[in-house]
Amino acid sequence: MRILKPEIAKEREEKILRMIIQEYVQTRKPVGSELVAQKGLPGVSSATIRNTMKKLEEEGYLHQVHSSGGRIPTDKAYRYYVDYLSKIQQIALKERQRIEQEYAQNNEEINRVLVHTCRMLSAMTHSAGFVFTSNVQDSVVQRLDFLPLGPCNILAVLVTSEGVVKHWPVRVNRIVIPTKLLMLNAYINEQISGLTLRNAQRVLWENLRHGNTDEDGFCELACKILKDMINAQNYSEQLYIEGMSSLLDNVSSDEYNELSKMMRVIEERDKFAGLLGEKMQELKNNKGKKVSVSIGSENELSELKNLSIITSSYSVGDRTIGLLGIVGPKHMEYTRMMSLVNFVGEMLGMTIKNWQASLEDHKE
Amino acid sequence: MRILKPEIAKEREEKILRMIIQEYVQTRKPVGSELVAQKGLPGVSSATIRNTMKKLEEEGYLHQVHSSGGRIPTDKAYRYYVDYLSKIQQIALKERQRIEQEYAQNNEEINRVLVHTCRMLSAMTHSAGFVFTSNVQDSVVQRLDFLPLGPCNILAVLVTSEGVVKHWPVRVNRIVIPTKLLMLNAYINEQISGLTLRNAQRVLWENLRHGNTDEDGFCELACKILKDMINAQNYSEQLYIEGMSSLLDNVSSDEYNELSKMMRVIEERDKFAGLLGEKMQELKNNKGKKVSVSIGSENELSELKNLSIITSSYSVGDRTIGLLGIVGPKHMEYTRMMSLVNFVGEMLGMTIKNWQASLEDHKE
DNA sequence: TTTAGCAGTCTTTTAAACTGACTGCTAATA
DNA sequence: TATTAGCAGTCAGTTTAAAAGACTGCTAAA
Repeated sequence: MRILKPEIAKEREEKILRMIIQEYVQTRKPVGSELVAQKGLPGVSSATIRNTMKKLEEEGYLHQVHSSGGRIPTDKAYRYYVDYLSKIQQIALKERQRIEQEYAQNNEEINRVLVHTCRMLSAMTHSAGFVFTSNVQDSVVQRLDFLPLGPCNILAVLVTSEGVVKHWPVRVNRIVIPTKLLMLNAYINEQISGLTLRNAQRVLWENLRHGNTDEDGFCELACKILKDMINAQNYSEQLYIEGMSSLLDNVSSDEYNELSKMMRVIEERDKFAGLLGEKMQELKNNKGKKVSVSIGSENELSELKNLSIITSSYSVGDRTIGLLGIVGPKHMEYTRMMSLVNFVGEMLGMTIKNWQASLEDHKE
Repeated sequence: MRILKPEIAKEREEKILRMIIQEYVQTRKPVGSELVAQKGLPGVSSATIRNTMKKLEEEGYLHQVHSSGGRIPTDKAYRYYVDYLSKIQQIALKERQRIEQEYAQNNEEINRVLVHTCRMLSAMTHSAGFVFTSNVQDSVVQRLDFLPLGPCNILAVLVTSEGVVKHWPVRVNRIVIPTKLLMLNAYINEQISGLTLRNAQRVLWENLRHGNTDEDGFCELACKILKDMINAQNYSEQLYIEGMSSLLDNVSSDEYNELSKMMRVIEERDKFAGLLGEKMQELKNNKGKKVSVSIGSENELSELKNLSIITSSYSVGDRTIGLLGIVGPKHMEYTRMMSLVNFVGEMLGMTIKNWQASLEDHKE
């Protein structure tokens, strides 16, 4: 259902635009009128196509690299293609099977599953693959323990209900007595299991303020540590990314200069993870939408203006718990990529759900 | 002290070879006889230099890209340079200060220190920077805890005496009772603290065989988990690497084809980590040596034949606990890089030592 | 041994001519 | 009015030839 359909009205124009994009994605060479006439519209003369192509260029959908060359799609054209011209496509059976197989060895650690997900995404799309997990403060606590490392040192270990394990060393300004720490652990897990980390901190603080007496200063200590943990979090630690070297494949030699910048900004993580953080917020707010596409200059990072990002959220039940996707060349097969990323998202969600179930499970 | 000094005997030949290497490293252009005569040997005519250069080429130290071009050093030349021609160089004061400053914020988590070390190495050398930690089974246990995750699920958390934290989820075929697990933790840490993981497993097994009775099956459980942990370890998890995009800088266009392969093999980790594993063994066996250089085809991975690797071991006391270094273009400033990598290795060792001390520390 | 000098080799640069792939326009056509 | 055929014009890419530039190798003399 096309809600809004700007400017391009006529069917033939759309057909021509679609053809040019598909042809360009395959060949990566500017597309000329003759080719379109032959391959896509046998009854129509190339002159007609030329007229249309000129109009499309004036409207900003096509670009001519030089006056006698064919035309290539602009970012606007890709956007139009993704929004209106691409038919929803079933993921190919072979790919589907490969993905399902990849998730079949079920009893892997979730951290490793995330890395494998990146690798698989990368391998299947010849792009870089990534997974972006929610911020720990929004994660539901599966288990939180404080381990004694030294007289004044504690290691906080958090397992989220999504299976991600995080740890922070904490230095406290009192001497830690191991047996008391054990009691603290018991107390905490009783109090906050099932809450998000943020809420856990709130609950403990409430307890502290007008709750029971805080005999050994347990509650206060726990509060402080939780606060530290929340503050220490930063975006880039939520990001897994693999397969960056794929970006080097299929790159024409004039793009090499840009490439170094692109890879650097992704590798440095901070900016890129920030971008994904915002995207996750968007997808959470817009419940209906799952897959998102950012084409070239639509990306807020100017370094990524020659790349496109395809993202899907993944969830357990109705809780969106992360993002995954690919970063690749603008001239990618958008429809295939979108359905693929979407499917992987579903599989990852299911895998995490299974992991949760296996925790409850009593049998071998 | 030159132990062995093959083939090239005369001083002038060495001087010429050294000049050519240094010049080529700076300009990355083939070096001609005239330039050497002018810059390096004002009293000598270019014809003489030519004769010498021809001889050096016949001996395999120089290579002519084409008959009328200047000459470039071969891998053999770099090797000779590193072994005999490069004077040990003090690291520049500025660089030294920068590195010291980087390690000044002392109370960071070790995992993060390792990542920062990679980044710094990369930034200062325009190469990729890496750290390779010892295998956990050879690491001394600082603390090992089993946390209850579910009826049949345990999370094993290991802190090594080098400050590295590792965790494994373990599924056991019995129902886990949290309070018993606590007792197990206490028992284990009492028994194995200060041992390597491998030895810890052995000790527990000995205890099990002809030691005290194993009332609740604690010891057996612990043994099994330790065994799993040791087996699950693989090389690539010991490797931290950052700054791969630096390899794209300063690369001439004809090298781009190779580049993709190089980056892929490093990114995939397994093979590269294997290489480093062997190198660590070498350095451990050869106590006197700390810094190691592998030039181009000396690397066992054919994909890396256009790169050089500079490695230094780092240690606490007399225990070598890891490797760090850089991967960069063959035409690098070997002497500067070697002293820099060496110094960073020393700083990292000190930092870990300080961390250990801070654990013992009672004061704020 | 060393050197000056020159011939020879091969890349790089420059320029000109040519080719091929398109487009834009115009005038005719349906 | 929409379409078309046909042709002139544009410009990147390729080819070719010529010239310049950067070295080397060799030889004969110092």
